Amino acid sequence: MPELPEVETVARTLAPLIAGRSIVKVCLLNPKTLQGPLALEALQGLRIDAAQPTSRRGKLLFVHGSHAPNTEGAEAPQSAQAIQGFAVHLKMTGRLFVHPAGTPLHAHTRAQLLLDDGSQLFFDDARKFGYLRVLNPQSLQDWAFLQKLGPEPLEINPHDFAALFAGKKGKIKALLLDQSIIAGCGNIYADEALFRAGIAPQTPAHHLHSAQLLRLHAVLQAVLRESIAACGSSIRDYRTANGDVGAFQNAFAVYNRAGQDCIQCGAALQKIQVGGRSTVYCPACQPCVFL
DNA sequence: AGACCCCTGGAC
DNA sequence: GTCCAGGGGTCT
Repeated sequence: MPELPEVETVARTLAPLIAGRSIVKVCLLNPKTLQGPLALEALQGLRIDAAQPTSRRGKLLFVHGSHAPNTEGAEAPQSAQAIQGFAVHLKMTGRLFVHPAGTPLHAHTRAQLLLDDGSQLFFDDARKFGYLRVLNPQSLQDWAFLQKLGPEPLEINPHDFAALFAGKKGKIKALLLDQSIIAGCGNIYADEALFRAGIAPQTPAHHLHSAQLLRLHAVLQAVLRESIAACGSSIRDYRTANGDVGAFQNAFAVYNRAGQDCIQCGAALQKIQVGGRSTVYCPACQPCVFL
């Protein structure tokens, strides 16, 4: 599901539901849903930040919190004080919901966090690809995926964005999906941005002119912003933390539209494989000028 | 760069 | 049945 706009939407919709709450109890229903060196139980007693409960980095969602400092006579373990919260990767089918007390587990609930107002944070994930990771300074430092993440596409300037791809031989679509080059772009928004930029997805990056890369920067930012404004794209599984669907799937120009007419020129949209991923583009509007 | 792998469910 | 899916890791 979730690419940058969807994760951003979940972070935003989740924040008011958990701000200032304490985690009373945790329940891990699928052991593989927890990644990293720290036990989920380390979150018990954690107070989620009131001011900034959630944030996003690439496709990762962060929930920030801290344990109350040790007072004289209190016996919170020293290690607990270093816990900073947890991260969630939703992968393809992950969902985060907050339900009232007593709500039974769903068929695909993989982890459950009980909060001090009786509400429960559910992590549901049909395919079990997603994960939670409890964070402290060590856990953050040892997290290769996080440490290797490239810059945020909505924060990088056009010049630096172009420099990420200049001289690279890989296909531009595959590079856009590489989280170590640019963080947060997935299959939907790579295809949509390349269509808007008029660039064939299989073009080797070093064949792109500077003007094309600057154009790609502008349209990628535009499509991400438009999707965030629409609360993301719900193809199958994605929901906001409130259980709502997004609306940006109604604005797709190419994704999920193979064989249909190009909205710009009317030609039939074509489906190919690029970097092992299904890719839809318009052969007329996105010509392979390098061939 | 490409081929699998991790899983489950829905479409055909 | 077979193929497909918003992701990412690990092999050759």
